[in-house]
Amino acid sequence: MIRRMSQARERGIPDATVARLPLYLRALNGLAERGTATVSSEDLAVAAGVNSAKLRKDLSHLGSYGTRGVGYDVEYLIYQISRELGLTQDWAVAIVGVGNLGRALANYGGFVSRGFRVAALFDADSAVVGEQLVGMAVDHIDELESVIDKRGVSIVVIATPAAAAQQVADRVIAAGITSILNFAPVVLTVPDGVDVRKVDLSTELQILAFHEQRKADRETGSPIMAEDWAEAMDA
Amino acid sequence: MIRRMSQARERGIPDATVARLPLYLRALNGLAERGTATVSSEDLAVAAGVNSAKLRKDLSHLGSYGTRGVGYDVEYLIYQISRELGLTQDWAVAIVGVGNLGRALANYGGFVSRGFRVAALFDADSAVVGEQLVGMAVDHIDELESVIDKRGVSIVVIATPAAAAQQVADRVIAAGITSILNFAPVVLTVPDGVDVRKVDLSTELQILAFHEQRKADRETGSPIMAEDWAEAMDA
DNA sequence: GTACCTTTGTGAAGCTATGCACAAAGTGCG
DNA sequence: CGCACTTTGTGCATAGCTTCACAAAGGTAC
Repeated sequence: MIRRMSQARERGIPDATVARLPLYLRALNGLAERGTATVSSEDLAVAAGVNSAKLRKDLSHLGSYGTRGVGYDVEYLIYQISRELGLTQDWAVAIVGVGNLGRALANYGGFVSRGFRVAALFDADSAVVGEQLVGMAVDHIDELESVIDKRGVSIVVIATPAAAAQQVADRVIAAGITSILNFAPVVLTVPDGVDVRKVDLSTELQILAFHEQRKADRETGSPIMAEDWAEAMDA
Repeated sequence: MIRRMSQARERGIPDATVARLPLYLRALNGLAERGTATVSSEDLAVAAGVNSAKLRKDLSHLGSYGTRGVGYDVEYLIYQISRELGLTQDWAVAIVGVGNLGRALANYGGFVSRGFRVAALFDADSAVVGEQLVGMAVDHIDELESVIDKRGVSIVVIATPAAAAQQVADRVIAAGITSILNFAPVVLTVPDGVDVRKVDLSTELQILAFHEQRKADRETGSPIMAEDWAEAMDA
């Protein structure tokens, strides 16, 4: 109990590294499909779009799986990263909210591909309940707790309107869920020990807009603005 | 040209701060809707789920918009953050790929809300081209360059299958686009000066799975595994 | 077996981000 | 007007992340 971080770390893999492992995994899968047997950190780094020293340091946190002078065995590294990420087991995922986004997620191919399986779909709208989607009937939200329990769901994706998200989160947490992927544009309040990851379309657009604006300002060689004057005076 | 970072910084706002501004903006909009006129950094930090010192430092990068002893004027701060993010102007967004995900994005309410407007939809499938969606006809991908130019599109969202994404990126970049939001599960290769942000559903799930696995390991008090033995021996 | 080549794994340095703690600045009451 | 109280803005210490640079380790050729 000496070190308490934002995220649990049993053997001390940094969060920044964990966040990049899926990226490496994807690059490796691409190489494997093309029949590449071994890859150097340099080549893999290029494929993943990162610095090669960073890649090596990241991999070194998992163990020493490379061969000096040769590189990494693609299949073996895929296995090791998959195991570290917990993808060698099957994760049952429930999607709450079968609107446009929920449907897109349910149909999303890469979703099902590795380790993840859509095990339940929920909606509050009785017009949607019972509908068949990816070979599965949509359940009513009232069944949330019992179905989660019955089908061994351990990860919940919230794709509801913003107003419903916190309520859904409270219920699934009460049902024992500790991992939530939230697409609703709200900050979820959850107890310690529950992991929430947020995917937010408008946030990403806003960040792009910021940089786009900067680029536009530079191109047009726009004159110094009021605040900049003030700053220049201070300096 | 002294300092070249991954992202452009004209007046030096850290990327980490920029990434949080949309979060603050959302929290502030919530407060404004509830009629709150002023808010302290402490209260706003709670609403946004961050540390209050971090919030104050972030805001201090934009300027000195608070009043000591009082807090921040909600409307004024909304305006200042919006201006900094470039949301006081109108951004024309094109969505390429009108599958499940593309439709979800086009219909997504928060998308249109502040500063962003879906100005064009493209697809390669002639069965989809011509279809009406959010009051707009889907154009054929062949029209990409001309429509982007004609409608003043400055941000492109790629919601195509993975195989088509790089090709779409190349074309929109050639057409002058420098801001891309990529939903396809591939690493896009782009020239300097082009910003790409990536939203990846399976990456997020994999990160959740990692933490979920850690939690499960701890709960079951699972014994030390093979690699750990090896590590213990070395130590 | 030795010499040379390639590539990993990591110590160390530098850079960025976080959070504490407090001086400075404003409000409001008596 | 002065005093007590609140809250911002920021200097500073710490923690975390990235990148360089190189020794160590393995492969290959002869």
